[in-house]
Amino acid sequence: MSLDHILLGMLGAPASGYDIKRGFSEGSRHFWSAELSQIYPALKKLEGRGWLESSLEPPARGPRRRVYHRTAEGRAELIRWLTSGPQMGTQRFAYVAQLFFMHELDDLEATSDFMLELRSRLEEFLALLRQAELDIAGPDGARLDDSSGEDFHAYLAVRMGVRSLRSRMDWCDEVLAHIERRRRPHAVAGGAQAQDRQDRKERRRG
Amino acid sequence: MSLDHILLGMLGAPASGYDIKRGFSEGSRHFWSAELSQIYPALKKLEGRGWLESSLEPPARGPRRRVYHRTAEGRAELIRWLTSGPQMGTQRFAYVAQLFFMHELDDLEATSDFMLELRSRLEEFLALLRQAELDIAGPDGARLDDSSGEDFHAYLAVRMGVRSLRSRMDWCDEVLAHIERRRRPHAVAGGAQAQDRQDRKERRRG
DNA sequence: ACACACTATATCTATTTTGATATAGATGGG
DNA sequence: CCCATCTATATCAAAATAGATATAGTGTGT
Repeated sequence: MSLDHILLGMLGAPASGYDIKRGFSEGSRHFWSAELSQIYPALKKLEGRGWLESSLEPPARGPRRRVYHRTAEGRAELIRWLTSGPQMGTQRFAYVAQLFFMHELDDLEATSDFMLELRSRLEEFLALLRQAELDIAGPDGARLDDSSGEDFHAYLAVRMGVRSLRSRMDWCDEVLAHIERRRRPHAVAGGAQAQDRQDRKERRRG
Repeated sequence: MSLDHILLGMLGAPASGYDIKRGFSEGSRHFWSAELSQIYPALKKLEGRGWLESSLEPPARGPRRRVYHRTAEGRAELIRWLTSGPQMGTQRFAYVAQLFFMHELDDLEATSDFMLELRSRLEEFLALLRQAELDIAGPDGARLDDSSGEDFHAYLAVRMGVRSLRSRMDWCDEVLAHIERRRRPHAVAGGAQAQDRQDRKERRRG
């Protein structure tokens, strides 16, 4: 299971289940997330296997916290996972399935509206990731060269999110252009063909 | 649940559970997939709700087939789903998590090897998708203008896969370049960009 | 004083998904 | 003829995930 190893990774520094959940909401939402109801039992299980140990911290300002830290065996298990080659899991994109079946509506305007809404949702998320990118590497990646190995790798991971979201937004634009073209099949050569060429051209941005 | 609606979508034409599984392996693996052990009970459940009906086909050449077809209510439910706005599910990319935690290895060469392997896995999958793209739209999308609404939407969906995989491969290249840079921080003839960052980073000594 | 939000842990159920296994007819190669 | 492979359906157990709820301390605003 990946979650187990991700928890081991998150516990490079001691943390509670709640801390880890907060970590998912912030820095790593674009590649993984889990609910507290999954995290707490998982931590317990990892402790049972000897990969984690926990202690009840006195409540400084708040309720008592059970803080977990990684054992040497836990770290060894994490490293085993990291060196086991890339884990390619199943991808599920419900909204692509929706588009795939949307010919049933027989209404390209509905499809177009759908893509516009999708695009704006993706844009929202991209803004969050760009902020995370900025926080780690500073403007123009200026702080990157002097960053720790941890920040460096965090930056590389956030870059995946940024690129991925941008490519999905580009895809939305391409789909919208295709729809436009199909809705006006007898448009004059200039507009439609120019648009078509632009679609095929691969765009490269940051 | 999305799988229910995806099955309703797949049953635009009558099909057996096995047919649907084959459909996942081929055309739509990049956005959804499911095992037979999930498909068969799901079909049964949908029949119980009146969204599907089934009949046992006489075995023409092979074992008996239970063929499902969508009812009017099933189609209505599919359309309800299609018009409910884009369903944004949680994304999980275990290999990004692996990269994120890979600073623990403290070995950029290991990270580099990891990215190279990931890249070649992605490339493999991209080849499959490009073939699917070619099958639908022909070379240069020539067949696209005269395609059915069904083929048109299938093309749009496969474009998402192609773009997505390309952007992930570009990301691999970016990561590899960042690693290269970090491993040789004092390189002189590294090109304009490298020189630029080098200047920003430290003053000339002598 | 009271409501509300936030921190924090925990548990329960239900759903979703995976993996393994059983059965059996049909087809093609050696 | 036997064996492997493909087609086809089905079920079981296990694991992963989501969603809801219970409990409680603590700080903030009204």
